Amino acid sequence: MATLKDVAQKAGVPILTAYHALSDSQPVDAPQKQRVIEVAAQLRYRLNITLRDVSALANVSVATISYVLNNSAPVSPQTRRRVLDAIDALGYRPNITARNLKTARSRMIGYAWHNVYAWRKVADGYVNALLDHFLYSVTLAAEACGYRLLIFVEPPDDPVSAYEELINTNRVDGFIISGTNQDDIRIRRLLDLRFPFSSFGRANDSWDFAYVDVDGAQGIESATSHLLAQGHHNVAILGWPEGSLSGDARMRGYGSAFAAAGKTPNKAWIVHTTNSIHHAYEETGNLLSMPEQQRPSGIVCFSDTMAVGAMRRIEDEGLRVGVDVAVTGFDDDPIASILRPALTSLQQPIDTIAAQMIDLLMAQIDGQPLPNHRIMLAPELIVRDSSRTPYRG
Amino acid sequence: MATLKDVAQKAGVPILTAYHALSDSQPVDAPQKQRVIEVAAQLRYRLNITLRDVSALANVSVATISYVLNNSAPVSPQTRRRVLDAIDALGYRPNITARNLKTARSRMIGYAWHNVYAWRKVADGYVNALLDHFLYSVTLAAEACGYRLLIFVEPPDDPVSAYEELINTNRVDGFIISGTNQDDIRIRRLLDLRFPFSSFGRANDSWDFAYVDVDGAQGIESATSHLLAQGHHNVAILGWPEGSLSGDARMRGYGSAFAAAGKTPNKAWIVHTTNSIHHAYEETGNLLSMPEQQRPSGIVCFSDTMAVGAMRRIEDEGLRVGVDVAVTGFDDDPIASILRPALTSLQQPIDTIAAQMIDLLMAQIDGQPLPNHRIMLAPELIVRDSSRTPYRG
DNA sequence: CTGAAAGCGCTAACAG
DNA sequence: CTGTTAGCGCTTTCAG
Repeated sequence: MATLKDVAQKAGVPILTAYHALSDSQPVDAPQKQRVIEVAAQLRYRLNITLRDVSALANVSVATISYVLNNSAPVSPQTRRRVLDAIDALGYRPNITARNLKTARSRMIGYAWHNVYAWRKVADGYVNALLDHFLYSVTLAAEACGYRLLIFVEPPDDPVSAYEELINTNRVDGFIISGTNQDDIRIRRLLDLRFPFSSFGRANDSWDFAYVDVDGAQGIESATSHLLAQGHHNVAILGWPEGSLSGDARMRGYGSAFAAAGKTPNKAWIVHTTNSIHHAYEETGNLLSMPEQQRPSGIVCFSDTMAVGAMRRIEDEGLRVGVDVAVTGFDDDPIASILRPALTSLQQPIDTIAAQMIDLLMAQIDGQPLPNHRIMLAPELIVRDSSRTPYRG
Repeated sequence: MATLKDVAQKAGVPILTAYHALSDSQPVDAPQKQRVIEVAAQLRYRLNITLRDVSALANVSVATISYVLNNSAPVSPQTRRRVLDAIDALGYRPNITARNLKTARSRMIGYAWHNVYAWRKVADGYVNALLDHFLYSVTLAAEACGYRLLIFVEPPDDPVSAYEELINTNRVDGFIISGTNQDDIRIRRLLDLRFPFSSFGRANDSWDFAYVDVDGAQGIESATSHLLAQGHHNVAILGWPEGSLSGDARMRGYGSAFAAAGKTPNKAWIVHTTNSIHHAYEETGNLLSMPEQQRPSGIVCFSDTMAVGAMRRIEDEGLRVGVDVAVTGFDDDPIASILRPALTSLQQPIDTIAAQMIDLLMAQIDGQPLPNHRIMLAPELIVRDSSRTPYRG
């Protein structure tokens, strides 16, 4: 394949002129332009600026250009200037694919986008704009490090295969994982393969890997304490089935809030159910049908989804949310501020989570040691009308 | 760099044995394994199966392997079998980066993820899980064609630069665009560069490019007709500011529904405002304060977001949504079915949209002609409680 | 039908 | 400090 220099020489014009003629980026004397275009056609040359063209124009070797570009070797100021000018004049952009092949890096981070159908079906009205925001923050944090995100779908029956495929074909340098569970097979596999990743959420505590998580215990404790401080004596909790890491931690937060207030919760106030509007609705019905002395006037929920179900049931029972029964959620989904009354919720610091996860991932990709790779962040309680009014029962 | 074959020869074992010893994929006689590992260390060999290893094991040239992999040349059944077996035995996966460099393709599609902060601020309570679902569907459709999605962020001040960067560095073969506007500068630029893309939504009608759009006129017409058929005489519409392509089309649908019913709408029922809960709330207040003869008993909205504002105002005025005043939305956001009463809305066929967009994009990338590249799809009216009851005013 | 060989555009020893 | 050069792993003519 001919180079830009070949074309320029054969047409008897400077390299830059040939470039302008071919790229239309600057006006060129008509007959010259004509000649350049003819020569290019003859040599079957298609304009495509590479290192070699820059090196020809700047009269330095390709290595020097690479050094300037990557700061990988000292270059004299004059040479650097000349290189930079040539790059600018030709509008050169390095071919990432070639660089990746050489460096055996892809500068890509894999992230599995959730299956919309799956959660629509499983959770009948599951609400979660969190991942939406999370994706944005992770993308931004990754771009700041020169990485981009590759989105893929995890086949529900075999989530690991997609990860292996991406690794084996050198598509990505690392993964961001979310929606973890106790014995997460994705984490298990990546750990076995010693492939870089960081996760939003913990898993099996005996595994040693990089994660960022939100302190659910602390969050639920603050929500529970908030309701107790508002004068509610009977505060119930709508949680997930026992046995999940995050669920059990959150449930402990409920206990500590009571302990701190010198109280003990009624066993019947502690509900374990599925994370769905429907189940929360049903369980709230049970709570509200308790004898008056024991009936909860406050309900702490593990998610905004559940809080929606609780609120709806409270209203259907002819009670007023925020007046007769206070409710708090978790996640601070945009829906929380849209609901009427607006829902008190625990806001997750998504931007910080994303930034920290990328930090942890970059360190692994660059082979640096990971001192603190188990990061816990505190959620912030955003108080709204669903729990703002002090209770006088 | 030494190859697997070199290691095997020097250790005096078959290639496959060397592979098993190094990969731990199958048990190997201990002393042999030891020897292989030593030789590998000595030659500084790190296990990394390439075409050459497969060719060595199958006793064919690397070209032949490439032929069977890509079906790019006829290969005898026996040879193919041998190649396939070798690939299987060594767990070979082609290095995509090398392939991309050679073929000057990246097998990546760029898609800009929306700026969460932007819409949070601009639209005070903008609701949109549509893009969430859209991303999933596009990812799936792309994967079916062997492509993956690269997500990036558009800098609000200079959205085009990110596109150019991705093109110039050969990161992507095409783009998927959403959230278009009339004279969309992204489309303008991609058109100038003759770079493959397809868009969800139209732009300047004088531009010739591939898009898939939902027929807003037809959608609004069906919603309006639905309310008229339910017995509502006074049906208002909450739309966007005039001058937008999709907005004006939708407004025409409102007119045609009235025309079809042999009626004429009151000018005061036609509202142009910003797509936000807040503004919809305000404007609904104005509508409801009209003299009784003219007061609307039905409100068609351009979005679910606006419908939320309208519903809230109706309730705040002491009226019942779905009984005193019917409301319809657009998009069928998950929130539509969560609201009480549930919101009648126009569902966009996201999966079909995504699949068609990928089809259009693939044709461009493969240089095929694009016969029908202006695709309009009809939204489906999902009737719920916000408009189900016939009106008897 | 199969193989040898020439690169794709870049990086990084190594030599000057 | 700068240049020469050997590949990264793959595809694809072009011969045989």
